[in-house]
Amino acid sequence: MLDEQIRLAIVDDHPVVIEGLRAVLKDRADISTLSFTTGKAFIDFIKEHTIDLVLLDVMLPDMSGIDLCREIMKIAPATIVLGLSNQAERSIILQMLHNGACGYLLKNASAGELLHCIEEARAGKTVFSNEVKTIMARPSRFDLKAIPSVTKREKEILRMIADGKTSQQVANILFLSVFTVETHRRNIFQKLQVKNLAELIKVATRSGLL
Amino acid sequence: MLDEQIRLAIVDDHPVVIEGLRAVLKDRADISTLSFTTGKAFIDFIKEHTIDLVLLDVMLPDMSGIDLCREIMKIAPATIVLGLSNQAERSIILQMLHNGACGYLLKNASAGELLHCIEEARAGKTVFSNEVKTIMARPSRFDLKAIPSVTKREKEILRMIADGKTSQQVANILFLSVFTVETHRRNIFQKLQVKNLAELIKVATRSGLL
DNA sequence: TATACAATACCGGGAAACCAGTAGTTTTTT
DNA sequence: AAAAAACTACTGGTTTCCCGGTATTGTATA
Repeated sequence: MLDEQIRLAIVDDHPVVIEGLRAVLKDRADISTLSFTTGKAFIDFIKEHTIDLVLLDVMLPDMSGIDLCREIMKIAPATIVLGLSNQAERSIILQMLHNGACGYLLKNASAGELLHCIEEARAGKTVFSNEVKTIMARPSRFDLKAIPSVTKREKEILRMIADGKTSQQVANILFLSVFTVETHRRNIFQKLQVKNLAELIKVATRSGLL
Repeated sequence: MLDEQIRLAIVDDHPVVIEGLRAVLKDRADISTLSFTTGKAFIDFIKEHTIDLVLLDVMLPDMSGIDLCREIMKIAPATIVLGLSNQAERSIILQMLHNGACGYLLKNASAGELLHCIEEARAGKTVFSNEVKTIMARPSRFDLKAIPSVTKREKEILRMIADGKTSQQVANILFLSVFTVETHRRNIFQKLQVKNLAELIKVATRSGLL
């Protein structure tokens, strides 16, 4: 049942990674590969075409892999998304999974691992490269947290807050009313379920929002 | 000139490390080795005796290697201190150096490296084990910061502040007046030269105070 | 086009933070 | 025993945070 052509996409802004992955996959006649260097480009593409499986870098130039993952699930929920990254940050991996990813691979995974994971993911399983498995094996206190879906503007303001700027200062910088900034601020606090700045910074830091 | 006996001390709470270092040094008739598992024990010792060179773990059970280093320099400024650690955190290395250390070694350094570093340090040089050198080679923005010499009580309160506790809450926990806590708070802010919580948390984090 | 969400803006009020001092007590060091 | 440093406590005042609402406008998407 899995013997048909697999349309695979790589979304990564590092040419080296793209070339490396293509090299690993080049002998597989049953896999056709496309690559994209920005999230935007990929989103535009999947609005018109179908992709079966995508290897998604978590750090793209224009958006986070987590946001992109959520976008992909909106547009094409059948797409199998595998996160791809250099470092295995537990909270990031979980966020990817919570946002629809079916697995997570480290870029240093071997060719064998990679191909194996693609097969398994195609078969509907959740897959991890070996190193990731060990990290996922030992759970930590900080997890299972809800998806903090903050908007673009909120993120912008969040960063300034984390920088120690007051609402007044943020308002001046962004040419907004203090009221507006404080409204955003309140929404951010609510979304991240924190009660003060200290918590905010810690949560935002480990959520990769900063 | 360097042919006299070297009185070397190891301060580390891991027996394995102590034994390993002793094994490396055992063939050197010109080096006599003592070991200590707590900062306190070592401080008490150097008040009465002379040590030429000390290999100092940065994580001791009773105090940080950085604080200990500063103590040593107060009591016996001629002592050559080499930091010893598993991980090479740039900010930590710099703090050790700013507090009087003459070098920094990773615990996975080879026997040859270790001996070489001891020789060089004896000769008045600043030494690093190979891995550390590469880390020090690429400077980062966040450095050269003054020594944040916060007291024990301040650290305790700092941690609670960073935990998001209000002055009132801290006061209740420590059975202090709110005024006292706020005084400490102000002193901490002044010492670390920060103007708000956000900065405080960032500075404290990268200074290893949290 | 209807509905949803984002972004904007406003009000009032209480709690907490932040600033600039002063000063007594205890502990540590010299 | 004296000096220094750390810890403690208070006064009084300004600013910012944080909470609870409400409401208009724009924009995307179903």
